[in-house]
Amino acid sequence: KVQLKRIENKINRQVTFSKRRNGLLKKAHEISVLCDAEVAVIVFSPKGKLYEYATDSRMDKILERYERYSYAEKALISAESESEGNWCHEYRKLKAKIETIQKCHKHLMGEDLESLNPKELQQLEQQLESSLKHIRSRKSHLMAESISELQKKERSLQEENKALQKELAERQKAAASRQQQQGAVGPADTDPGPDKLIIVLLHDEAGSAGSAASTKHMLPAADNRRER
Amino acid sequence: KVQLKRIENKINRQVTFSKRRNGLLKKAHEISVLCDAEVAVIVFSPKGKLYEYATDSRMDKILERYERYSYAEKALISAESESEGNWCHEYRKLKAKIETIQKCHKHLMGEDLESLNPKELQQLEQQLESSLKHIRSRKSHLMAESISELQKKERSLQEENKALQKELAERQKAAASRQQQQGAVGPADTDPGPDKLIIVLLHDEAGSAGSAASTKHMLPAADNRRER
DNA sequence: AACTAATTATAAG
DNA sequence: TTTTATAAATAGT
Repeated sequence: KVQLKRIENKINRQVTFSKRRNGLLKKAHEISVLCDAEVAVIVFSPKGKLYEYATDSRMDKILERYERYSYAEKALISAESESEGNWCHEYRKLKAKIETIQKCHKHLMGEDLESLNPKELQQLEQQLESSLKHIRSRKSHLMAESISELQKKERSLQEENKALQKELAERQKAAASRQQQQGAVGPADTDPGPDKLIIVLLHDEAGSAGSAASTKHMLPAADNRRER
Repeated sequence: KVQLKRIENKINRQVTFSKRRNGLLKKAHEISVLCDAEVAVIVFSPKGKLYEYATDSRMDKILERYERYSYAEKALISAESESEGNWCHEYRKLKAKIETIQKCHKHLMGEDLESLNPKELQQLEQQLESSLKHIRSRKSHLMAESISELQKKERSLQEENKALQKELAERQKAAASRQQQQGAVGPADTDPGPDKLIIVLLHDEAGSAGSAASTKHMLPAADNRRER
């Protein structure tokens, strides 16, 4: 008789597997037909190859039935579908919420007003007036901020201008007196003044351009201070 | 030898099922041990009872391996998880949408204005002004409607009043002349006039009360015409 | 893959 | 359920 233990000889094992596998599948088929039973047999060879038998070749059906039957699996499946149900429920709730908000949104946009009764219209009007008040207050605040900033800038630029004019005047005076003393040579290469003057003037130009623009259109200028 | 067809005799079938079932499970176990194979056998008796064998009693493991192996099942599973992913994705999208709308909603309510730049504030203000225009137009329309309806009612009531006053005057005249002719008896029980008059006056009272109220507070009166 | 002997499964009682 | 005669499966060749 056969010992119920792994056949060590590879070849034997392979041959025996082949023979017994056929036997097993055949017997599965026989009991299925003879006794009107649903049978599924799954065999993985040591090398990982799959052999299978299923009554009516409907493995999926039998496995489904098995999983329905199996207790643990059943619980798992029900838990799964339950959480799915919850999820679905959450989804519906979200959709409902969106619809509510969107309707309200429309009203705030002055649309779909036919669905409101006079009292609601009145409340809506008051709400919008209050909103406008807040918005205008915020706008004023931003504009005031913007204006005071620009004024500050203007002042600093004016001071810078004065200083520059003063320095310019001094240099012109100095140059004039030097010209009188030494004739028309020299001052151009040794004097670093003009270089510095040019740089500062470029600064100034950029600054006053911004200022001019914002004086005309207050909001776009302030807008520049934010990204997006 | 056995005929490969359903055993008609119930008892025989049941017995054969029992024997062959044991044989099948035993052989499944044998090939599993001898040949180092993974084997799963699932048998449903004609009565629906489950019998099973699985190498190492790890049916779940083998079925999982089977489903990984099986092409159709694999495709099905991937499709399933894909649709689940889509669902999850849809859910996220909805949530994002809600947040966007809620933010917008806040702005329309005059809240959370710090997050807006001046240009956006300006647009919001214009939007709200436009909304207010629509709302006031709608309100005017409702009020005008309400007024004209009330005026109609007023006219009809005035006409009714006139008619009643006229009738009253006639009856008083008739009563007076009868009193002169017949003395102070009779007219009280035979004349149905006073009853009818009282009923009509009750009607009139209710109508004029509503009219007076709506002249002072237009909206609540109009509101009465809607439910909710 | 085919055969045979030995083993095992099982139908029938 | 157990027995047994027979059929079937299978290990060894």
